[in-house]
Amino acid sequence: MTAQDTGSPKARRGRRPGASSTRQAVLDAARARFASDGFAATTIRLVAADAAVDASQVMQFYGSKDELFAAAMAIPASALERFSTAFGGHDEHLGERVVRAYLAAWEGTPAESEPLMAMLRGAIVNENASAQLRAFIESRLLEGTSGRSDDAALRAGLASSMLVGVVTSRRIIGVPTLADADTDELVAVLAPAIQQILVPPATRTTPIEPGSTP
Amino acid sequence: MTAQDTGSPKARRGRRPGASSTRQAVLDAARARFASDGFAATTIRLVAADAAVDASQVMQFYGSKDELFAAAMAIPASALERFSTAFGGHDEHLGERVVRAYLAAWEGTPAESEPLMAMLRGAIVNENASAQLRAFIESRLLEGTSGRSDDAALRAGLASSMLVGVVTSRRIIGVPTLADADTDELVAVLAPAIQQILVPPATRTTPIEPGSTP
DNA sequence: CTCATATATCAACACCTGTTGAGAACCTGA
DNA sequence: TCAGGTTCTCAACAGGTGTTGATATATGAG
Repeated sequence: MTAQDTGSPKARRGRRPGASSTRQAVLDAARARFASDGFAATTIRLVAADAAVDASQVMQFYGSKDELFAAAMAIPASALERFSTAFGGHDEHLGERVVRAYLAAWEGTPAESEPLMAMLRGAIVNENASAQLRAFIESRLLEGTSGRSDDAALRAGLASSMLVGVVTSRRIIGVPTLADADTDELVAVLAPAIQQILVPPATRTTPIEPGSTP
Repeated sequence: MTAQDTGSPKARRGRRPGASSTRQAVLDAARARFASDGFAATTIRLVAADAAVDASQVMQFYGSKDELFAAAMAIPASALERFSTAFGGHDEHLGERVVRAYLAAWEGTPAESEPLMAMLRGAIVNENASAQLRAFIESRLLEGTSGRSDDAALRAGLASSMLVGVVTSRRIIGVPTLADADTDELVAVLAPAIQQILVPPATRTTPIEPGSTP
């Protein structure tokens, strides 16, 4: 069973009968491979075999491995909505909403989580993925926190990178302690910390309530 | 200037005169390459060229690329001491000490930071590095927190993975907001959050001090 | 001095990679 | 029916990879 084996021992040469759904099949196979094996370990020949197609077909559709990867990393709108709604208000449940949004995005349906997973796994070895993750960490939380204190951007970036770190440890590195915990346990511990980072308790911009510290 | 160029156009064939320091030179070159380029992008031929040595020499010394990588990932005792001392007590500065320990370990002298950097960069693509990072996140903080509440392991793992996430964003992904901030800024924001994760404020085990909150 | 051993280079191996060009089979519209 | 474009397979290329065996030179022990 080598990688080149595309199923039937003698696939006919020309176009297959019926409407073509191969383009989507290739993209699906690529998303799954990139998400689970990373950019470097995913070869065009493997993706082609998964989609039961010749490798040169993948090239004809997507031009190059990088472009295929870019297509596989495209984050669906539904996943982005999760974040937009989570960062709506600045009440005392901001932390919990944000934590739940991150965990849900990486643990939801494959169609949503795989592009994020691919982005995370590819970020270290692929310049494209690195830029995308950079933008994700920088801007995702900022929509909601615009116009607050001057270090709002730093706080948003820190909270985001911390949660990405948690997700990476849990789903990619596979740290047992984190991987075995269920979502509610994680939220219980993480939410207050993230809340404190995003909405720091009374420092100087807001008036200090009397009698807090002697 | 190809990669194979080892400096002199016609290197003599046998052993070089004088005492041999090549073994260490190869290890140093490997550490630097693995730390800056990652496991996959680092080739034995590149390391050999950096050390001005033939590629087969690297194999003769370290057996395989994986074993060379393992040697490059060996974390020096001085770096480990940083963590051991940081997690000493459970006072109200635990968070700050831990945060500073993490940031310092990844920003100190190359001899200390490169193995950690190599571990981080390799963790996604190399099984060996993945296991090492797993162990690092799991056990590093536990030495100090043993015998506390039952979710101490979870809290320690979460704090560790969060800080690894911050370091990754700052030094590997290169998120501008985090990369441009200096250490004290980061500590100011992170320390209270990490403190809260490691030593949760007054739940039930420790008695609440009177008059803290009205 | 002599000889085992560690150090060093060279050439080549078998394999895998992304990518390309040619051509076959099918679909669509005129 | 018959072009024209799309989809699909085959075969091969050029380059890079980790790794190996043969061979040459220096060191160090006896």
